Amino acid sequence: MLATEFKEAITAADRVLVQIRTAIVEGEIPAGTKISEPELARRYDLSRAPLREALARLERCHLIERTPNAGARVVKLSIEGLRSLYQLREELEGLACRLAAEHMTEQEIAEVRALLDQHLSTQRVHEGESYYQEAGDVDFHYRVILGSKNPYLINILSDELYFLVRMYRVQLGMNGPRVSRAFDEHKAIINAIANRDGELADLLMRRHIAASKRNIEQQLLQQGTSHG
Amino acid sequence: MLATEFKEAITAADRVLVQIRTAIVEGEIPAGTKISEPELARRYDLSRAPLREALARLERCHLIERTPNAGARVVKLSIEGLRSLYQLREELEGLACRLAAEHMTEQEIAEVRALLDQHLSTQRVHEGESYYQEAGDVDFHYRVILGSKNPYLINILSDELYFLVRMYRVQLGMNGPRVSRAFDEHKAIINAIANRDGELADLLMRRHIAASKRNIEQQLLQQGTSHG
DNA sequence: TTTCTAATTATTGTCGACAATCTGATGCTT
DNA sequence: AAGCATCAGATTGTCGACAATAATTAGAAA
Repeated sequence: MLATEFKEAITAADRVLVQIRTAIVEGEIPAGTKISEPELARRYDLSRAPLREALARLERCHLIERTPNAGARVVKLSIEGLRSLYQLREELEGLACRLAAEHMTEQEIAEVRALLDQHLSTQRVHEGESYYQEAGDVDFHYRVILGSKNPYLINILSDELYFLVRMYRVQLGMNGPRVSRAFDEHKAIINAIANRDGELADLLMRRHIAASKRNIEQQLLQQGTSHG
Repeated sequence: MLATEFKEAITAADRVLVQIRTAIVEGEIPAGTKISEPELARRYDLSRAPLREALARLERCHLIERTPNAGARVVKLSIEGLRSLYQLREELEGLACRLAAEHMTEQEIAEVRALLDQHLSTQRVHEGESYYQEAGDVDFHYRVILGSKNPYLINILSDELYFLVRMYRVQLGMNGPRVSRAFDEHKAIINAIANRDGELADLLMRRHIAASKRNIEQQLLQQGTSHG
């Protein structure tokens, strides 16, 4: 389901899912938009059957909300939604850290460290460009989540919750000093995992996520007050 | 999605979803069975379109596993699966308790207490009958989950994870002294919530779930050794 | 006999059309 | 004029058939 995941047989529903999902996450289809099945079918040049399959999966990631016989709408971003989402994310990624400290192999840890160094150099080159930070952060968290080795946890975080997380981050932006700080926080977390100190990794991850939440929350508040 | 939930428009896909889901949870369709779309369509007397909608939702609750172009199988119960599932359940229901202690109204708490008393008397009448215990337990946990007031948490627990939990419980059984002890544990949890002691409610819930896990684990081990 | 190949069969994925339901506008009643 | 009922339009839900892919079996070669 994720970009890095290998899929044996790619079906039309899979393709259109990725396209629509990206369009929603990146705001190309704005939040709150009414989804019209015939319109999307024309737009992506396929029948309604695979489209509906894709919509079902989008509902699963909370990117759209469907009501029977009435249609679907793209989810709206809100402060309450952000808080509920990040409340859960703190808890689940905290758990992922404790499990990762227990289950990750030395090689997996080394790979994450190499990844961080690579991201750091990439970040230096593309100073201030948020896309790389976004992709790098997602990748780091994804590795730790996989390291938990708990299939249900992996599924919930990376297949269900993370696209919504990305939607908040992409549309409300990583900005300011957080971009550079995140690297240090990532380093500290992987160090704790390498030391098999699950408690510490848990704590650091919760703080890392809480800081990210405050950042987005502030953006939402500013946007809300300036418009309303 | 749950039985107690009110749904404005009931569609054919909804109906067949409930039917198949119940059949899987209760073991009428055995674990590991290959799902044949044409066969199920004949059996439940509808076309494949709403059936596939139902299958997509069953995949979401981890009751079936699909591989593209190859079909779907009913999930197999295993010790590793049970541990992964309950690991997550402990964490999420622990969180639900902390949030419930914060957000549940006095009236909601009173309703849960009334529910427990009602279940106790029902239990006395139907001594040893596991169905009522099953339903009562699910109902109690469901109330606490709702009390968290976190829509994502509610969705994950009650719409995605709980049918699989019920599948383990129904097929591997609540038995022995746990049936009567569970009531006391429920009482203690709701008392902690009533006292707004989220930490304690969290701890008690984790123990309650861990005890339930040990119970099922033992059944799985016995079954595994006797058959293999 | 075993193994690889190839055709057959069955299953899943996709399509276009029809039926049921909801939304919005129009006209009537009070 | 306000509110409600009714009707037209559009949208979702469902159906049966076709196309594409995978599983299976038969057959030939080693």
